Amino acid sequence: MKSKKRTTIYDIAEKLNLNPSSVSRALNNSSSVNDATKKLILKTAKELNYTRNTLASNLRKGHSKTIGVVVPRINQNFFSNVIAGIEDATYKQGYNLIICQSNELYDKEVQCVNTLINQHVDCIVISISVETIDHKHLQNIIDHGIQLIQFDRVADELETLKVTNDNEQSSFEAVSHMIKQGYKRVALLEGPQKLNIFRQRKNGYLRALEENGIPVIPALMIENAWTKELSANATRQLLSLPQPPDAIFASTSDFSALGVLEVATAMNVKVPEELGICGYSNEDFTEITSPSITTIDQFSFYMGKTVANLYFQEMENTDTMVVPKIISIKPKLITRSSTQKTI
Amino acid sequence: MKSKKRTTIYDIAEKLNLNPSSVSRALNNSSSVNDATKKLILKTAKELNYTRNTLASNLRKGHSKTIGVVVPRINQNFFSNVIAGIEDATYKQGYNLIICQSNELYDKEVQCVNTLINQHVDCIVISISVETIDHKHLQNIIDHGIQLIQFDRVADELETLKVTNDNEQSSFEAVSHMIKQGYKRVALLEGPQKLNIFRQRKNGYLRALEENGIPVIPALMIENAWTKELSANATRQLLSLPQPPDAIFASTSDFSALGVLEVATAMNVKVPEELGICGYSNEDFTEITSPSITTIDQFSFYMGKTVANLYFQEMENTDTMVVPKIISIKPKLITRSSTQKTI
DNA sequence: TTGTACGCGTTATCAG
DNA sequence: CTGATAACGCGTACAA
Repeated sequence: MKSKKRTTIYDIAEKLNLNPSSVSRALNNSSSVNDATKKLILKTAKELNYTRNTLASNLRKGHSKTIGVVVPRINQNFFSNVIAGIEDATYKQGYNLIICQSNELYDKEVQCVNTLINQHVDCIVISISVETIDHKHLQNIIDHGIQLIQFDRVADELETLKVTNDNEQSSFEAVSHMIKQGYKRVALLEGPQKLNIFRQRKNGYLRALEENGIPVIPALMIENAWTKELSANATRQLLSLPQPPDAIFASTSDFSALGVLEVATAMNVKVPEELGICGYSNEDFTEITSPSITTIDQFSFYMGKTVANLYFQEMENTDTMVVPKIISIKPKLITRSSTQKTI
Repeated sequence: MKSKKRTTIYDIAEKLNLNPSSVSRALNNSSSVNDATKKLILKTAKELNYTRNTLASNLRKGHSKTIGVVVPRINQNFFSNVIAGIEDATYKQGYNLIICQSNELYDKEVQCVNTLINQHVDCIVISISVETIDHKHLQNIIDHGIQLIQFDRVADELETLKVTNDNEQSSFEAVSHMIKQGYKRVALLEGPQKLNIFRQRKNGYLRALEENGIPVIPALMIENAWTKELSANATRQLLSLPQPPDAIFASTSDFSALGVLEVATAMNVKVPEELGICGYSNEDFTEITSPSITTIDQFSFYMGKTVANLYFQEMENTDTMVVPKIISIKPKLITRSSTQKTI
C-alpha cells in the first residue's frame, strides 16, 4: 500500500496510443493541440487520477515556484501575521512557502538558509535572528542567484530588497505623544542594539527628547530589556531611583510593556496618573489590560503582502541591473489609556 | 545577473577529470570511494560553491522529504504553535514544511490539498476548516499514497492517523469544576456542531451536568457563539433572561470568554461572584485580564511534535498493513480567578 | 497538429 | 574503487 506508483504522462499516453509530449502539451493547455484529443487527454487524466509531478516539472523548467521564509519564531504574533500575509499573496500566484524558524540562533539560521538554497527556492525572505552579525550566509544566497528579501530586522550593510517599518519615526511620535501628555521624565527600555530596529527606536526616542528640549538622562535608558522579565526587573530598578521616571517607553515589545504595567501595579504606582506606559507591536492583549496600553501597530499582515508583491514586481522587471529597493511602512501610534495623563 | 548557472556534479567532475557518479558518491559519503579522491572532491565542491539540487535528488529518489501542512489560519496562536512544534521535530530529520492556510474555506482547503499532492509531499498534516463536511479531497490524498495525518479538527469517519485533544474529558472537567465552585446554572457557548471538537465539548458539558444531577436547560445553550462578537451577543441575551445563568462555559475559545467578560463588566455583573467564566485554549491574554480567566491548555506545541513523531514512527513501521493510530492528548484545566466563586 | 529526441541534475545498477 | 549508462517525470526545439 505504501508508495503506490502514481500515474504519469507516460501512462496516459500509452493508454491513448499517443506520444507523451502530446499529453504534456494538452495538460499545459498548449494552443497547438487538437481540441478533440485535448479533451480526451484531460478526461482520461482525470480518470487515472493524474497529478503533475511538480518536482520533475520544476527541475525541467529550472525554478521551483517556491519561496523560503526564515523567521526567528513562527509562533510569534508579528511573524505569524507576516507569514499569513505572504501566504495570502503568493498563493494566488501558485507559489508555495517553505517555512523555517531560526529560534533566534545564528547557527540554525545558517542551516535554514543552506537548506533553502539546496531546495532551489526562487526567493528567500528573512528576518534575521538577534545573534546574527555576520552575513556570509546572506551573501551566499545572492551568490547562488536567489532573490533575497529582508524584512523588519534587516542587515543594513547588505544591498538587497527590503521591507521595513519606519521605527525611528514611530518611536519619535510615541515619545512626543507622551511628552505632550505632560510626562517629563520618559525612560526607555531598549532591545539589543545589534539589531537595527532597536537602534532606530532608540534614535527616535532621542530625537523626540531633543526636539522637545528635554535633557537625555542616561540612568533612564535601560539596555537589553527585551523580554517581559527583563523589563519587569528594569522597571523595579527605575521606580526605585531617587528621581524615578514618570513614563516608560517599552520600545521592544508589548510584552515588555506588560512587564512594566505589572510591576507598577504591584508597587502601587498608578498608571497612567503617576506612570505613563507605551509598548510596541499592538498585540491583541494591549486592548484588554487595565488600563489598556498605548502601543504602535506595525501592519504585520500588510507587511507580508508587501514582501510578496515586491518579489513579483522584481520578477517582472526586465532590466539587467537590479536596483536595490526598499519599502518602508509607516507604523501607526495607537493611543490608549496608559498614556492619558490629562483627561 | 539573474539566474546564473549553478555548479553541478558535472562541473566538478569535469574539473577533476572524474566521472559524475564518483562525485555523487563522494558527496553522499559513500563507503566505496577512495579517501584521497573523496577529500579532493569535497574540497573542490566547496571551492565551486556547490550545493546539491534537492529537486533532482528527490525526483531520482522518489520522495520529497517535505511535509505539507494545511490549517485554517496560520496566525492563530493554537495553530502557529502546532506548526512551530512540527517544524521543531521535522527539521532535525532534514524535512521541509510547506505551509498553507484554508482561511476556513472549503474551496481553498481543496486547492491547498491539490497543490500539496502535486508537490509530491511525503505527508500531509491537516486540521480541517469549519466548512468542510465532504472528505473527497482527503480520500484523494490517501489514494495518491500520501501519508495523511489529521489533528485537532478531524474527520472522524476517515481512518487515518490522528492527533487530537480529549475535548470531551477536558470540558467535563471544566464544567465539573464550575459546579464544585458552587455555580448552579452553567450556560454553554457552542461552536459549529459540524466540527467534531465542538460536538465533543458539548458532550463533556452535558455529561458534567448529568453526573452532578443538574438539569439541562436548552435556553442556556447557545449555538454558533464562536467569535468574540457572537459570544458578546449571546452573553447579552443570556444575562437578560428572567433566570440568567450564574456561569458561562465559552467552549469555543478564549476570545469568546473575553467577549463574555467584557459584556459582563459593561452590564455591571461581577465576575466571578455573580458570574463564573471559563474559556478554552489558554491564550496568553487569559492570564492578564481582570479577573484572570480560567481556561484549558491544549499543549499545542507538544501536539505539533507529536504529529511529527507519529509520522516518523509510521515510516519506520515495516508492516504492510497500516493500522490506524490515534493519539489523544489530555488537555489541562487551568483554574484562575474567573471561576473562584468561593474563596 | 503530432511524433522524435534530448536535457534538467541526481542516483542506482551494472561492469570493469 | 571507478566508469559508463539508464532512469526519475516532464517540457520543448525540431522535424515530420
